[in-house]
Amino acid sequence: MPASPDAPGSASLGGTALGSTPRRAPKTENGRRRAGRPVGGVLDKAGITAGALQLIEKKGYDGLTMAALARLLDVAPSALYNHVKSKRDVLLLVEDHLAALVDVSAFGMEPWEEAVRKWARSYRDVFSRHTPLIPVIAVLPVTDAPQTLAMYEAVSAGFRKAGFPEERIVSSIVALESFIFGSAYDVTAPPDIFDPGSMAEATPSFTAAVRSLAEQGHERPADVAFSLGLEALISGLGALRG
Amino acid sequence: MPASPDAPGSASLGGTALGSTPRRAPKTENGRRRAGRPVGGVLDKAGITAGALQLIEKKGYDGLTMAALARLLDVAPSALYNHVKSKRDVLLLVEDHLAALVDVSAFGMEPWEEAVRKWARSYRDVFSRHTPLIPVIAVLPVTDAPQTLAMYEAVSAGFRKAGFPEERIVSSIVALESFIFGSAYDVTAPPDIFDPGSMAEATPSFTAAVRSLAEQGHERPADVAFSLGLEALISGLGALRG
DNA sequence: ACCACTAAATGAATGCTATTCATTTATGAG
DNA sequence: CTCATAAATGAATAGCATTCATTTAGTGGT
Repeated sequence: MPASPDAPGSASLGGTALGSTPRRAPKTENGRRRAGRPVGGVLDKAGITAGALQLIEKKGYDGLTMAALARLLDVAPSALYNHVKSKRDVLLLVEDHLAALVDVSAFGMEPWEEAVRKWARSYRDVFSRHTPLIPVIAVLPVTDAPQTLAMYEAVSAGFRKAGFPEERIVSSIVALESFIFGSAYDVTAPPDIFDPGSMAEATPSFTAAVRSLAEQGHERPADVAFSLGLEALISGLGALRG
Repeated sequence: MPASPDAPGSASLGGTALGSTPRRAPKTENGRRRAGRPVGGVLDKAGITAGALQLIEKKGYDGLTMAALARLLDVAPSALYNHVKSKRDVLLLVEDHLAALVDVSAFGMEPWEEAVRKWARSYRDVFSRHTPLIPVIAVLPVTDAPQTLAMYEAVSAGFRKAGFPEERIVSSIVALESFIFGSAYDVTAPPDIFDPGSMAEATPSFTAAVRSLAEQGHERPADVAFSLGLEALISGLGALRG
């Protein structure tokens, strides 16, 4: 049994179970909660996850503190540590919840190219609103994240069915994932990120290139780069199929 | 003149000028330093950058605190704020220093494909040892980072010379960069990151794919994915050239 | 029906963190 | 000679994750 946030078979994060509202704390007659609580307390992992997500939506990742989370759940901060080992565990719970939102349904229904397109876009869109999780995912053993593992299973099955040689499946997925994570950051970048400012004369080639892209007047420049890279990866990796 | 860490033409981070050791604080007769100091004090941006890098090497990014940095530089923590607006500024100085270490020399000397290969590898290698900077770079306006801007200039000049249409240069670079940043994280991941653990039976396809890759016995699996993705991007993006 | 056990809560305390501010002082400019 | 200022100090602040001794309320066993 893994030490970390979730026992493998547990239903703590069942599918898209965000809908399960966190159980509210039963109050005593005077309205104040009493210390000491029996088996089956107010908190559980699903409630903590839902609370964290709610906090992130309203206040962003800066607003996600153990104290704020405890207050939202109407509980003392220390109570959280009966259910998670650390704040990192909370982030892990959130990450695994989000993984279930990534759309892998096209694998098996549509041609490989189109399935990858839909999966990659969905993956990027979900995590572009949660970039602070990316450093966490990157070194997260999948054992601790059942929904994430489920996503990998669906994707790798799609790759196999498309004719990828067994030993290249994981590497191909990792390559795509790396591109997706990097691209998720781009979405959050300020629009003028490439403005050379006062160094424009010193960097004529780059300045011209930036200007030329700007003149195209794309709504979201990050989307252009994403499409470009994604199509390149799809056709390049697709060539590996037997 | 930009408000942020570096005036454009300043020599505070001249090229690979890490070698310039931070000036030590002159001590008074009794060995204690006195409060109050005139124009041209102990600290400057180059010294802060060098100190931060030294700290990162020895203690990692967790060890990089304003207090530790001040102690290393033999100065009170508050003194740093005369030269830097925030800790983020320190990270920015470090980032820009590292950008100068990325090898762009192949652009103009070698064919485009090979130049991109060398640049991308170098870029990934440098930042795989500094992944905590990646979230910083991602939203960093280049105006504040002259060395980073210099790198972009060299790369975009290489792309133009290779025949890329003006308006696709930036997007192509961004796509490659996204992949590079994501891949930098992979390098730091634990070797058993994809071990499905107790969920192995539930994820047969992924488990088989992971096992098959493991049997190949590659030293660093992250390198395989990086090469795969990089070659795909090079051939895919290369097709854009006119 | 009792009793012991234990999961799950409390709240106070700890040690870090970045950052701010009033104060001091050495220096170079006029 | 004076004086404005850059650049230092150190004390104070607010917020952070985390730990710990303590309390309590149910549950299973006898």
